[in-house]
Amino acid sequence: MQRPRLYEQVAGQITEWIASNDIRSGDRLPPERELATQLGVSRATISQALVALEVVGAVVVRHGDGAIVTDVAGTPRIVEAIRAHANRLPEIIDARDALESKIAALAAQRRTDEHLARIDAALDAMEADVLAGGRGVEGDELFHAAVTAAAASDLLSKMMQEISELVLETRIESLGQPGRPRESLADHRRIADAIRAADPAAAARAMHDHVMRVSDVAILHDDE
Amino acid sequence: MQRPRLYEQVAGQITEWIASNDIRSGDRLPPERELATQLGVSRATISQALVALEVVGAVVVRHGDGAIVTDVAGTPRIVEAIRAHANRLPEIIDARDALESKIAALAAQRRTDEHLARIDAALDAMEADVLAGGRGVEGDELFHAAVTAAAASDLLSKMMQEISELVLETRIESLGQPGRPRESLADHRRIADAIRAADPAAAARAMHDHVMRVSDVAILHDDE
DNA sequence: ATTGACCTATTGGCTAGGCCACTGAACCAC
DNA sequence: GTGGTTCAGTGGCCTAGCCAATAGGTCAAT
Repeated sequence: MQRPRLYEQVAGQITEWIASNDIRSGDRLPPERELATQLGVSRATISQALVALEVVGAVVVRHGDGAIVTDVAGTPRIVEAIRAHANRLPEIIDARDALESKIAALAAQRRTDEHLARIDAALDAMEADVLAGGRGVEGDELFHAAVTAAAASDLLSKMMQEISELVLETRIESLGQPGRPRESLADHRRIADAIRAADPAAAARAMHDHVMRVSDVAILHDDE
Repeated sequence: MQRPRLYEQVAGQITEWIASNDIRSGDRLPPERELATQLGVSRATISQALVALEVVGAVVVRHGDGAIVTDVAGTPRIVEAIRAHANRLPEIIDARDALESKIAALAAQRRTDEHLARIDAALDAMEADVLAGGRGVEGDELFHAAVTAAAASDLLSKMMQEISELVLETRIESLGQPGRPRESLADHRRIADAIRAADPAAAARAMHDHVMRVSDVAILHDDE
């Protein structure tokens, strides 16, 4: 039924070429004309493929210079590498603190009414769950996702996504402690208030405190 | 400086057209040939724009039939998404600030004498280069690498490595400004002093100030 | 009247070839 | 050295055209 579009194949071939030739970020792709003859397609098709790769963020094409590789799709390796690490929790906390504090600050500067609504919705869901005796894990995730969206930084968002798996583990552990969900809810309220008040410094501080509180439990749990 | 790519404009115009004409999911766009004459561009460019819109999931193009609109809700964001790469400089700054400020703070807590020696060596190299009229790019890189090492966090270190290529661009641009290398050297001294004094807050602040100073130049350079 | 095969206009897919604009580096004049 | 200038390489975009898939009509067979 659906014939594969040529530019898709070409984009795939270029991606493979990047992977198999150990290309690193910043390296240049061969010229369009060369790619065209080498892959047996027209330059227009190469151009389409590059548009697709550009929209995805894999390359950036510069007039008069060439197509530069930006994203080496090597991101999954990081999570694996950390996973292999035995005492990884402190590192996750550090990274989370670095990213989320900044994200909270940016969110305080850039949040729109829609973002605030989404954040409130997450808080409501969390509160309902906690009052019902739950841990509020889902609301927690929604909240952090909403804040990250409000920060409006693809790069930071991407990095958070990278460590999201690892964070999830600590989140579940932390919220398993008695009394934790209620404290956590209060933390989140403080963060939300600072974001609503458009106070970057307060938002960053509140997020930092929150992450650190999680860290206490995590480290306790790490001793065994 | 950054010329807007034609296909981006076209994609934007098509998106606007979709929004303003109350197009719903499933409706068909005008034929490529018509769009081409109407927007005053070639069919090849229309095709590129459609590829971009297809990649972001706004439309699906069917051979012999036409381009069908799939996503009405997300249309306003599409142009943003496509243009995201154009001005990614601010994003790089944000990410760098988030990571390096934390790294500096951790370095202040964890630095050993060896780390301090390595940091000093980088400063010396930078000073020598700057006094000789150079930009001190190498020393700059060595310094940040040394601080990152002192922070002793594999995860943060790997994340910095991911954006290192992007950071390098801004670094070179920034240090190309007159008077920049000297200011930069002073910045680095302040950071090193805070790390030596084992003062995490001061180190983070100094690093933050430094990154922000770079950002000013970068944004200036981004204007046209 | 319904069905099925077959045209045909319309539309996207892709190519070929060409000119223009931008970049970077080598070169030259000062 | 410093600052223009030139030039080769590269992407941006266009024109023109043919091929391939789809939809919708026509028309014969049932």
